[in-house]
Amino acid sequence: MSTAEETAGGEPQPWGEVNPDAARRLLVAAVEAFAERGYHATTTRDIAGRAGMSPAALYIHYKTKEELLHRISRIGHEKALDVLRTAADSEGSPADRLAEAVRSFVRWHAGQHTVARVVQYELDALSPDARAEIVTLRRQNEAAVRGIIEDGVATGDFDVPDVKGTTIAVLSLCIDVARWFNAGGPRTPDQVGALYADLVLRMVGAKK
Amino acid sequence: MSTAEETAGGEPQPWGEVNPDAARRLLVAAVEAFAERGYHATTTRDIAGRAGMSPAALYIHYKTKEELLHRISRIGHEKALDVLRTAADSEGSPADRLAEAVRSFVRWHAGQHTVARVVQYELDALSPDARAEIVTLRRQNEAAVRGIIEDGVATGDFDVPDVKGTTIAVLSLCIDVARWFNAGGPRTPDQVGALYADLVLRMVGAKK
DNA sequence: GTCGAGGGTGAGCGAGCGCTTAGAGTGCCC
DNA sequence: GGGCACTCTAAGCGCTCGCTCACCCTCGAC
Repeated sequence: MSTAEETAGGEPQPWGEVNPDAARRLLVAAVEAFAERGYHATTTRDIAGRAGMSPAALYIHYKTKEELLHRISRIGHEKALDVLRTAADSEGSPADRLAEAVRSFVRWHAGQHTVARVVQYELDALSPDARAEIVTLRRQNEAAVRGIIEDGVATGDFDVPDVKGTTIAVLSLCIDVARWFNAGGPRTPDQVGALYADLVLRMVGAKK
Repeated sequence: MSTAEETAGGEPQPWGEVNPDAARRLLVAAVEAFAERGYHATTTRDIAGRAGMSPAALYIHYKTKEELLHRISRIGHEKALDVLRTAADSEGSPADRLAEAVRSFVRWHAGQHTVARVVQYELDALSPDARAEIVTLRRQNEAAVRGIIEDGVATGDFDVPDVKGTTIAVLSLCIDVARWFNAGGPRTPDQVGALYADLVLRMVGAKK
């Protein structure tokens, strides 16, 4: 996601890489609808309606309803992976890097929970080919987290009996934020990120 | 869930409380189908077919497709809650009780991951009334876990700065097992339960 | 002013959906 | 043996779905 994306900083202006304007409006509408009702319960008429267009207009920009989901899934996964990698590749101790990775990954899943919900829970509405592509991106998430944990174990900063299992648990914990997080609730994405970073450091037995 | 349920011990014989036989077969078929494809992508013809019956037979035992989901949801939630409460109300230190609660709750979500998936991810296919009923059961899950953590904090066995947030995280971690657990994978439900019990004790800073 | 290209619409197609209905088979009570 | 309740089926109704098609705007090039 290093491509041009927003003119002025911040997350509230995503999908900048989708052109033309009508295609982006349709995609944003689809994200909302899929997150609210699920892929299968969403109609193409609903998506077009939210974008202020007729049902037929959707098919000028996308071949099928599934192509919309595929596009959302790929872009969403790439963004999440980018967030994770930036933290994983930063300077600092394994504990710093793990805390930052969890903090930013959770912040993304909370702040962009509509996108995240679609990305995480509608995976098997995709065709086998498209799913395979997404699964590859997902494995890179896992590799990034496992890398940090292995580093910490190697330096003696972490105490982790089961690296693979703990990696799965950490990622699972972060991802599930998208399911329960409520934008109107008492916690901000930042606060959840901070709490989770602390919890994960405990999970890996990080030395103070 | 203290009603008669299995004649000989064990989990592989659930749904014993559903009668008559044809109604149970339909319900089991619905669980499989919903878990595989999701509620909205499952057709009543598919459910009836899996149960070896004609499409119309479904409507002799259930008023609507949604009633099937509602029944599955309620029974599933009640079972999970039962599992959790048994551990929460047992004898022993807060650490013992928390470990046992997580172990058995995770074991259930892994072993019964088809049911758990339906129960956890198809909630908002239900009508508002039915959803409200299920949400009540869910809050009792949270209360049970929070109770143990509060006990541990009170006795000084746990070190938890944010009890409510940590409760959410622990439950979220356990529930998400249903999403990623794969029966053909390398880990058994017991092994995942043991790993997660250890991780959760670390999260609450349990004294050794 | 004409024209072509591309973004848009209204109407509607074939298909599959949830669900209903009329009626057939089966077992039980008297 | 007749009547009844229960279970199940074949056929199909009405509807909405994803998607298509014939046509219409708008706008820049010349």
